[in-house]
Amino acid sequence: MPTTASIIHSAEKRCTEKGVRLTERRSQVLSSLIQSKKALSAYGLIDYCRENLGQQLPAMSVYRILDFLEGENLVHRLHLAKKYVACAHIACEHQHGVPQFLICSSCDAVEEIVIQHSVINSLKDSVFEAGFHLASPQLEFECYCSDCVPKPS
Amino acid sequence: MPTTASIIHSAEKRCTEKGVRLTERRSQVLSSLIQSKKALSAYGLIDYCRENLGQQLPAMSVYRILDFLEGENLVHRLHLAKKYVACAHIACEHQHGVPQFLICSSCDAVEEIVIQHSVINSLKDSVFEAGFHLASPQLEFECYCSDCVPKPS
DNA sequence: AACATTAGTGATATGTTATAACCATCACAA
DNA sequence: TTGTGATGGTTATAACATATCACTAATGTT
Repeated sequence: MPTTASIIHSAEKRCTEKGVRLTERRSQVLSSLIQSKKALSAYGLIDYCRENLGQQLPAMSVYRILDFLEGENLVHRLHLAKKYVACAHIACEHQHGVPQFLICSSCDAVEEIVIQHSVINSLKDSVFEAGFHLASPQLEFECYCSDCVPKPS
Repeated sequence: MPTTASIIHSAEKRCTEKGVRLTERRSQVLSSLIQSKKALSAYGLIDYCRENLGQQLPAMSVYRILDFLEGENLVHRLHLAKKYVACAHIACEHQHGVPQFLICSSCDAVEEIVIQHSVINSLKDSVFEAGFHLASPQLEFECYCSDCVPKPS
């Protein structure tokens, strides 16, 4: 389990190699998302930074920074939950396959799972037959976690 | 291809049988969603009703009515697209299996497809192994439609 | 070093989606 | 007919997100 600092270090390295900058602000935002250990909304992230870094970040900046970090594959944006999570593989050298996200509709818990390639491929085929293409191999599923009882009828 | 009127008639029948009321307002909203022939956001629906029925509906009412219609399975709420579509099977006597929705991230086109049971079941298994349960068998996938070129790198 | 160029950030305003709270009214049953 | 619950109107506000413009910091020339 790498430390936040080491993850940030990896992120910096990756950015430098790509010729983009992981600025102070961006680093703060990414650190916060890593340390929070869970998905945060943009405004939740602002609160987290204020409480833990004493940094009052404008919403605009946070959204811009999240865009940047997402573009660099350092964070994932969960559209369904309207939250953002730090990529779990920043410090890994090798790609670990594409993650899928399970999001509890009740408590917003987020779980990152890997689904068999064959299943994903069948899915892709169905989508392709309809003349569509998956926008991203990163899928999101609305779920209930074990703590939040299955949907009442 | 049934007419809007006949679909509304079916909907009324179904509501009556269940002892709930498809009121004037609810009927207007449902008709609009059927006639628009595509997914609309709540506010888009308000605009549609104003332009086509001369009815200025408060946002609050539309959301309430959409909740009702969704509860009666007369409309589907597309969480990813933040839009609502009329159920394509209101006038059908038999259930046609659970629909999945493909939503173009670029132009918001919505396509309703059926995915093989075996694929869905494999998916469910993966989710179950992670200790989660799919909130709904109705899945939504972010896609690009054939008109909107696949994501530029 | 001086300058231009671009990337990054701040500040302000606004847009979009959704819910809360409260009240008026209508339909229906007792 | 009177009460009760369902329905819908009104207003306010929350939560999430983007547009625009201006200022500043970093970078690369010459």
